Amino acid sequence: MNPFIEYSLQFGLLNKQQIELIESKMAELILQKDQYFSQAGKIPLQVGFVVEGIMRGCYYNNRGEEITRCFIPENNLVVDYVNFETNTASSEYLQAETNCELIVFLKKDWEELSQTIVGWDNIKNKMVQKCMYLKSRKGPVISQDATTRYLEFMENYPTLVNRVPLAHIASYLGVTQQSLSRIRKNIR
Amino acid sequence: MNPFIEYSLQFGLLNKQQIELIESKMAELILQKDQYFSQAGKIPLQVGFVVEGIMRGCYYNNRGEEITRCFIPENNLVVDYVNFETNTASSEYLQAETNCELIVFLKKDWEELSQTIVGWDNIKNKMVQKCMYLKSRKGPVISQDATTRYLEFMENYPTLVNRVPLAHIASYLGVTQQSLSRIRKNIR
DNA sequence: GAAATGATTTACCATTTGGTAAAAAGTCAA
DNA sequence: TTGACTTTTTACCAAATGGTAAATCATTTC
Repeated sequence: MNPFIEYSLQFGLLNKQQIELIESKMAELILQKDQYFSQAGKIPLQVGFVVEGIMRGCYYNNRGEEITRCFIPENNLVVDYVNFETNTASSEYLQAETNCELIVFLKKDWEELSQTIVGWDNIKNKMVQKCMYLKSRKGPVISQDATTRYLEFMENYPTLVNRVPLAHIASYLGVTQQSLSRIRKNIR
Repeated sequence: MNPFIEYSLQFGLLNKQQIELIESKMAELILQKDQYFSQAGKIPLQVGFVVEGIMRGCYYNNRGEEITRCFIPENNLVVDYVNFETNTASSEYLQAETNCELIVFLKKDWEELSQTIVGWDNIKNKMVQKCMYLKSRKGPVISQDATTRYLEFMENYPTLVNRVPLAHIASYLGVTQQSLSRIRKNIR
């Protein structure tokens, strides 16, 4: 079964006809490593779903340093949803951390589905809420030291450690990459 | 006009009859300082809206320290929404930081409104999304030093600084209260 | 394989923050 | 006002982290 449909069914029921309608609106998008899905300063036009690969949200702070705000692994929505919905410019980049395969919906189609499929609005909102919830809860906890944050990162995202560069994990955890390297050494 | 209705109208239109229906379901809840609105380990049964006062979300980490995760000032929803919706136990406490006046809805009424008012579901979801969005974006940024985090806290919540205890701000910012006291001194 | 490039580790020292303890300031009730 | 209590500030030293620089390791390209 289509991985996005499978994901949707966690949040509510869909019959065969509805599934076919959803499938008719989706498109596949292949992103090479480092390509952007959406960019800071631009209005996001699509909702994405990660089928394969890792996406990353990042921005530049006022010192020009690139900060990773989140990692988005397989089977998750990837979109700046509030900006998508309100037609406002994003404040961050969504970038392919590895080569990625996405399923995408254009804004028009995404909204049309709510009108044509009874109950889709409900499923859709639960998906979006789950996506936001994970972001606010699974992020690094500021009140812990860097070693603890790194250990928790590895617990939460065990499959990521070897697939993303140290510097990205470091900025995500709020330490320099030198410090993170030292922390790794101490753990071994 | 009722402050919750006023807030709702930011997200969509409601006619007089619909407003009266919503108003008929709401109740006022007065919380004294330090009283809980919902507790870790318990299933949240109500959605709240802060009319007056400051609410606070907090939890206890594995060393038994109380950590403030967010402050919720006036004109905001206060609820562990995902747990509320999925009937699961919260992982944190929602507590009155000052004496508070809330408007609350029981779960049954909150859900019933979606069925009786066309478009309420849409307004409701936008409110919840905004609430989650603020939480994930207005929190302290881990990749900045404690002084910067404190300065940004004061920018984001200028009205809070003198209304909440230092220790709560400190745990929110991820520093000890001694460090925060030192930071305050250096800023003056 | 060699060179070039990028990523990670190490080293050094300065700075920030934590932990413990105590002093000072503020709050409240009798 | 006093005394009990809580909150905030200060001090001291230890530990963690940052900044700069260089060395090592890994990957790509020719």
